[in-house]
Amino acid sequence: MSTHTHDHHSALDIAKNGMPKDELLFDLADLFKIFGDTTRMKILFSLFEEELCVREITDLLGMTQSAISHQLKVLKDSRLIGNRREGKTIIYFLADDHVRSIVGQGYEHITEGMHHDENV
Amino acid sequence: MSTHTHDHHSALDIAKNGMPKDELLFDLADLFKIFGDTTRMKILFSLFEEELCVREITDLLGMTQSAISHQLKVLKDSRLIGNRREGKTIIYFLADDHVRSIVGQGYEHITEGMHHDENV
DNA sequence: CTTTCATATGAACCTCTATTCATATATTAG
DNA sequence: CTAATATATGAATAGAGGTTCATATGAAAG
Repeated sequence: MSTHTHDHHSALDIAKNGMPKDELLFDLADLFKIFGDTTRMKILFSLFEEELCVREITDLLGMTQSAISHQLKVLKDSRLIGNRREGKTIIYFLADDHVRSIVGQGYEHITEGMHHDENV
Repeated sequence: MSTHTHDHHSALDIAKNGMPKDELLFDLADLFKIFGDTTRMKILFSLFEEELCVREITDLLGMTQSAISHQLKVLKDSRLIGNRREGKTIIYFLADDHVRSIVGQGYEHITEGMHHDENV
Protein backbone atom coordinates (compact mmCIF):
# COMPACT_ATOMS: atom_id res chain seq x y z
CA MET A 1 0.00 0.00 0.00
CA SER A 2 2.70 2.44 0.95
CA THR A 3 5.43 3.15 -1.55
CA HIS A 4 7.33 5.52 0.63
CA THR A 5 11.04 5.25 1.12
CA HIS A 6 11.22 6.45 4.66
CA ASP A 7 12.32 4.26 7.50
CA HIS A 8 12.02 6.69 10.33
CA HIS A 9 11.95 10.11 8.95
CA SER A 10 11.70 12.98 11.28
CA ALA A 11 8.36 14.55 11.33
CA LEU A 12 9.72 17.70 9.83
CA ASP A 13 10.53 15.97 6.59
CA ILE A 14 6.94 16.16 5.66
CA ALA A 15 7.52 19.82 5.03
CA LYS A 16 10.40 19.23 2.68
CA ASN A 17 8.71 16.62 0.58
CA GLY A 18 5.98 18.92 -0.51
CA MET A 19 2.32 18.31 -0.07
CA PRO A 20 1.67 14.77 1.15
CA LYS A 21 -1.04 12.64 -0.26
CA ASP A 22 -4.57 13.68 0.44
CA GLU A 23 -5.12 10.51 2.40
CA LEU A 24 -2.38 11.38 4.86
CA LEU A 25 -3.72 14.88 5.28
CA PHE A 26 -7.13 13.47 5.90
CA ASP A 27 -5.78 11.03 8.50
CA LEU A 28 -3.87 13.81 10.20
CA ALA A 29 -6.87 16.08 10.40
CA ASP A 30 -8.86 13.11 11.65
CA LEU A 31 -6.38 12.49 14.43
CA PHE A 32 -6.41 16.09 15.60
CA LYS A 33 -10.16 16.11 15.47
CA ILE A 34 -9.99 13.63 18.33
CA PHE A 35 -8.18 16.17 20.50
CA GLY A 36 -10.54 18.91 19.49
CA ASP A 37 -13.25 18.07 21.97
CA THR A 38 -13.39 19.09 25.62
CA THR A 39 -14.82 15.81 26.83
CA ARG A 40 -12.15 13.75 25.13
CA MET A 41 -9.47 16.13 26.34
CA LYS A 42 -10.72 15.71 29.90
CA ILE A 43 -10.66 11.95 29.54
CA LEU A 44 -7.09 12.05 28.28
CA PHE A 45 -6.03 14.29 31.15
CA SER A 46 -7.64 11.90 33.59
CA LEU A 47 -5.69 9.03 32.11
CA PHE A 48 -2.46 11.03 32.29
CA GLU A 49 -2.45 10.30 36.00
CA GLU A 50 -3.65 6.74 36.23
CA GLU A 51 -5.66 4.00 34.68
CA LEU A 52 -9.36 4.37 35.24
CA CYS A 53 -12.50 2.35 34.72
CA VAL A 54 -15.49 3.78 32.92
CA ARG A 55 -17.36 4.45 36.14
CA GLU A 56 -14.47 6.47 37.55
CA ILE A 57 -14.16 8.58 34.42
CA THR A 58 -17.90 9.11 34.38
CA ASP A 59 -17.83 10.34 37.97
CA LEU A 60 -14.76 12.50 37.39
CA LEU A 61 -16.31 14.33 34.47
CA GLY A 62 -19.81 14.39 35.84
CA MET A 63 -21.34 13.16 32.62
CA THR A 64 -23.56 10.28 31.63
CA GLN A 65 -22.04 6.84 31.25
CA SER A 66 -23.26 6.65 27.67
CA ALA A 67 -21.53 9.84 26.61
CA ILE A 68 -18.31 8.65 28.17
CA SER A 69 -18.49 5.23 26.54
CA HIS A 70 -19.10 6.81 23.16
CA GLN A 71 -16.04 9.00 23.51
CA LEU A 72 -13.92 6.17 24.88
CA LYS A 73 -14.73 4.27 21.72
CA VAL A 74 -13.61 7.19 19.59
CA LEU A 75 -10.36 7.44 21.53
CA LYS A 76 -9.75 3.73 21.32
CA ASP A 77 -10.50 3.56 17.60
CA SER A 78 -7.76 6.15 17.14
CA ARG A 79 -5.48 3.99 19.27
CA LEU A 80 -4.87 6.85 21.68
CA ILE A 81 -6.07 4.71 24.56
CA GLY A 82 -6.38 1.01 25.25
CA ASN A 83 -8.41 -1.07 27.66
CA ARG A 84 -8.52 -4.39 29.46
CA ARG A 85 -11.22 -6.23 31.29
CA GLU A 86 -11.04 -6.95 35.01
CA GLY A 87 -14.08 -8.86 36.03
CA LYS A 88 -17.09 -6.75 35.28
CA THR A 89 -15.19 -3.51 34.92
CA ILE A 90 -13.11 -2.33 32.00
CA ILE A 91 -9.96 -0.37 32.63
CA TYR A 92 -8.80 2.31 30.21
CA PHE A 93 -5.27 3.64 29.88
CA LEU A 94 -3.17 5.78 27.55
CA ALA A 95 -1.87 3.80 24.59
CA ASP A 96 1.43 5.60 24.05
CA ASP A 97 3.33 8.79 24.73
CA HIS A 98 2.30 10.60 21.58
CA VAL A 99 -0.73 11.76 23.45
CA ARG A 100 1.44 13.48 26.04
CA SER A 101 3.69 14.94 23.34
CA ILE A 102 0.91 16.30 21.23
CA VAL A 103 -1.04 17.75 24.10
CA GLY A 104 2.17 19.12 25.59
CA GLN A 105 3.00 21.02 22.40
CA GLY A 106 -0.48 22.43 22.28
CA TYR A 107 -0.17 23.47 25.88
CA GLU A 108 3.06 25.32 25.14
CA HIS A 109 1.54 27.14 22.24
CA ILE A 110 -1.33 28.34 24.38
CA THR A 111 0.67 29.36 27.45
CA GLU A 112 3.35 31.14 25.44
CA GLY A 113 0.71 33.27 23.87
CA MET A 114 -0.23 34.47 27.33
CA HIS A 115 3.06 36.32 27.79
CA HIS A 116 2.87 38.23 24.54
CA ASP A 117 0.90 41.24 23.45
CA GLU A 118 -1.76 40.93 20.87
CA ASN A 119 -0.67 42.93 17.88
CA VAL A 120 -3.30 42.23 15.33
CA MET B 1 -5.11 8.94 44.25
CA SER B 2 -1.79 10.00 42.76
CA THR B 3 0.80 7.41 43.53
CA HIS B 4 3.19 8.45 40.81
CA THR B 5 6.79 9.48 41.33
CA HIS B 6 7.49 10.99 37.94
CA ASP B 7 9.56 14.14 38.01
CA HIS B 8 9.91 16.01 34.75
CA HIS B 9 9.62 19.75 34.43
CA SER B 10 7.97 20.63 31.18
CA ALA B 11 4.64 21.22 29.71
CA LEU B 12 3.97 17.63 30.58
CA ASP B 13 3.64 18.62 34.20
CA ILE B 14 0.10 19.41 33.37
CA ALA B 15 -0.41 15.70 33.68
CA LYS B 16 0.79 15.59 37.24
CA ASN B 17 -1.07 18.52 38.67
CA GLY B 18 -4.39 16.88 38.33
CA MET B 19 -7.13 18.12 36.09
CA PRO B 20 -6.36 21.63 34.93
CA LYS B 21 -8.93 24.35 34.87
CA ASP B 22 -11.81 23.93 32.54
CA GLU B 23 -10.76 27.05 30.73
CA LEU B 24 -7.39 25.58 29.82
CA LEU B 25 -8.97 22.36 28.66
CA PHE B 26 -11.35 24.34 26.57
CA ASP B 27 -8.54 26.37 25.03
CA LEU B 28 -6.56 23.22 24.31
CA ALA B 29 -9.46 21.51 22.63
CA ASP B 30 -10.08 24.70 20.72
CA LEU B 31 -6.51 24.76 19.47
CA PHE B 32 -6.61 21.18 18.26
CA LYS B 33 -9.93 21.80 16.62
CA ILE B 34 -8.00 24.08 14.28
CA PHE B 35 -5.85 21.17 13.12
CA GLY B 36 -8.84 18.93 12.77
CA ASP B 37 -9.88 20.13 9.36
CA THR B 38 -8.48 18.98 6.04
CA THR B 39 -8.57 22.39 4.42
CA ARG B 40 -6.69 24.03 7.27
CA MET B 41 -4.23 21.15 7.38
CA LYS B 42 -3.56 21.61 3.67
CA ILE B 43 -3.01 25.31 4.15
CA LEU B 44 -0.54 24.64 6.95
CA PHE B 45 1.34 22.12 4.84
CA SER B 46 1.52 24.61 2.02
CA LEU B 47 3.02 27.17 4.35
CA PHE B 48 5.53 24.62 5.64
CA GLU B 49 7.46 25.17 2.46
CA GLU B 50 7.14 28.86 1.80
CA GLU B 51 5.16 31.98 2.32
CA LEU B 52 2.18 32.24 0.04
CA CYS B 53 -0.42 34.80 -0.90
CA VAL B 54 -4.12 34.04 -0.81
CA ARG B 55 -4.41 33.46 -4.52
CA GLU B 56 -1.54 30.96 -4.52
CA ILE B 57 -3.12 28.98 -1.69
CA THR B 58 -6.46 29.13 -3.44
CA ASP B 59 -4.91 27.73 -6.63
CA LEU B 60 -2.94 25.08 -4.74
CA LEU B 61 -5.98 23.71 -2.96
CA GLY B 62 -8.37 24.24 -5.83
CA MET B 63 -10.99 25.87 -3.68
CA THR B 64 -12.84 29.16 -3.77
CA GLN B 65 -11.07 32.28 -2.56
CA SER B 66 -13.78 32.87 0.00
CA ALA B 67 -13.39 29.47 1.63
CA ILE B 68 -9.65 29.99 1.85
CA SER B 69 -9.95 33.46 3.32
CA HIS B 70 -12.37 32.19 5.96
CA GLN B 71 -9.96 29.47 7.00
CA LEU B 72 -6.98 31.81 6.92
CA LYS B 73 -8.81 33.98 9.38
CA VAL B 74 -9.39 31.01 11.68
CA LEU B 75 -5.72 30.09 11.50
CA LYS B 76 -4.63 33.64 12.14
CA ASP B 77 -7.01 34.12 15.05
CA SER B 78 -5.33 31.12 16.65
CA ARG B 79 -1.96 32.73 15.97
CA LEU B 80 -0.81 29.70 14.02
CA ILE B 81 -0.10 31.86 10.98
CA GLY B 82 0.62 35.52 10.40
CA ASN B 83 0.41 37.80 7.39
CA ARG B 84 1.76 40.97 5.90
CA ARG B 85 0.65 43.15 3.08
CA GLU B 86 2.70 43.64 -0.09
CA GLY B 87 0.91 46.00 -2.38
CA LYS B 88 -2.43 44.52 -3.23
CA THR B 89 -1.57 41.02 -2.14
CA ILE B 90 -1.37 39.65 1.38
CA ILE B 91 1.28 37.11 2.24
CA TYR B 92 0.65 34.42 4.80
CA PHE B 93 3.30 32.49 6.74
CA LEU B 94 3.62 30.14 9.69
CA ALA B 95 3.69 32.03 12.96
CA ASP B 96 5.98 29.72 14.93
CA ASP B 97 7.38 26.22 15.11
CA HIS B 98 4.68 24.78 17.34
CA VAL B 99 2.74 24.08 14.23
CA ARG B 100 5.51 21.88 12.90
CA SER B 101 5.96 20.18 16.26
CA ILE B 102 2.32 19.44 16.79
CA VAL B 103 1.70 18.23 13.27
CA GLY B 104 4.94 16.24 13.41
CA GLN B 105 3.84 14.37 16.52
CA GLY B 106 0.54 13.59 14.93
CA TYR B 107 2.33 12.38 11.83
CA GLU B 108 4.46 10.02 13.89
CA HIS B 109 1.46 8.61 15.67
CA ILE B 110 -0.23 7.87 12.38
CA THR B 111 2.74 6.38 10.56
CA GLU B 112 3.77 4.22 13.49
CA GLY B 113 0.31 2.79 13.50
CA MET B 114 0.88 1.58 9.95
CA HIS B 115 3.27 -1.10 11.15
CA HIS B 116 0.63 -2.60 13.41
CA ASP B 117 -2.43 -4.62 12.53
CA GLU B 118 -5.40 -2.49 11.80
CA ASN B 119 -8.28 -3.39 14.02
CA VAL B 120 -11.19 -1.06 13.63
C1' DC C 1 -31.53 -20.64 35.34
C1' DT C 2 -32.50 -15.17 36.85
C1' DT C 3 -30.88 -10.93 38.68
C1' DT C 4 -27.69 -7.33 39.17
C1' DC C 5 -23.83 -4.60 38.03
C1' DA C 6 -20.73 -2.54 34.44
C1' DT C 7 -20.22 -1.16 29.96
C1' DA C 8 -21.42 -0.79 24.95
C1' DT C 9 -24.30 0.62 21.13
C1' DG C 10 -27.95 2.29 17.80
C1' DA C 11 -31.04 6.08 16.73
C1' DA C 12 -32.78 10.67 17.22
C1' DC C 13 -31.93 15.22 18.24
C1' DC C 14 -29.46 19.37 18.31
C1' DT C 15 -25.58 22.23 18.01
C1' DC C 16 -21.60 23.61 15.66
C1' DT C 17 -19.07 24.64 11.61
C1' DA C 18 -17.28 24.62 6.66
C1' DT C 19 -18.65 26.14 2.35
C1' DT C 20 -21.11 29.11 -0.92
C1' DC C 21 -22.93 33.42 -2.48
C1' DA C 22 -23.09 38.11 -2.52
C1' DT C 23 -20.95 42.09 -1.24
C1' DA C 24 -17.53 45.13 1.12
C1' DT C 25 -12.88 46.92 1.75
C1' DA C 26 -8.28 48.10 0.20
C1' DT C 27 -4.68 49.12 -3.05
C1' DT C 28 -2.98 50.44 -7.55
C1' DA C 29 -3.58 52.03 -12.39
C1' DG C 30 -5.30 55.40 -15.69
C1' DC D 1 -12.36 60.70 -9.83
C1' DT D 2 -13.38 55.41 -11.97
C1' DA D 3 -11.88 50.77 -13.04
C1' DA D 4 -9.48 46.70 -11.97
C1' DT D 5 -7.36 43.56 -8.86
C1' DA D 6 -6.78 41.17 -4.36
C1' DT D 7 -8.67 39.95 -0.23
C1' DA D 8 -12.16 40.02 3.59
C1' DT D 9 -16.68 39.34 5.55
C1' DG D 10 -21.70 38.63 6.69
C1' DA D 11 -25.67 35.61 5.94
C1' DA D 12 -27.60 31.36 4.62
C1' DT D 13 -27.19 26.57 3.78
C1' DA D 14 -25.85 21.90 4.51
C1' DG D 15 -23.37 18.38 6.69
C1' DA D 16 -20.75 16.45 10.60
C1' DG D 17 -20.45 15.21 15.27
C1' DG D 18 -21.66 15.06 20.53
C1' DT D 19 -25.19 14.07 23.83
C1' DT D 20 -29.33 11.76 25.32
C1' DC D 21 -32.45 7.96 25.58
C1' DA D 22 -33.45 3.35 25.27
C1' DT D 23 -31.66 -0.97 24.91
C1' DA D 24 -28.16 -4.69 24.29
C1' DT D 25 -24.17 -7.31 25.80
C1' DG D 26 -21.27 -9.46 29.19
C1' DA D 27 -19.75 -11.02 33.74
C1' DA D 28 -20.52 -12.44 38.48
C1' DA D 29 -23.77 -13.59 42.29
C1' DG D 30 -27.72 -16.13 44.24
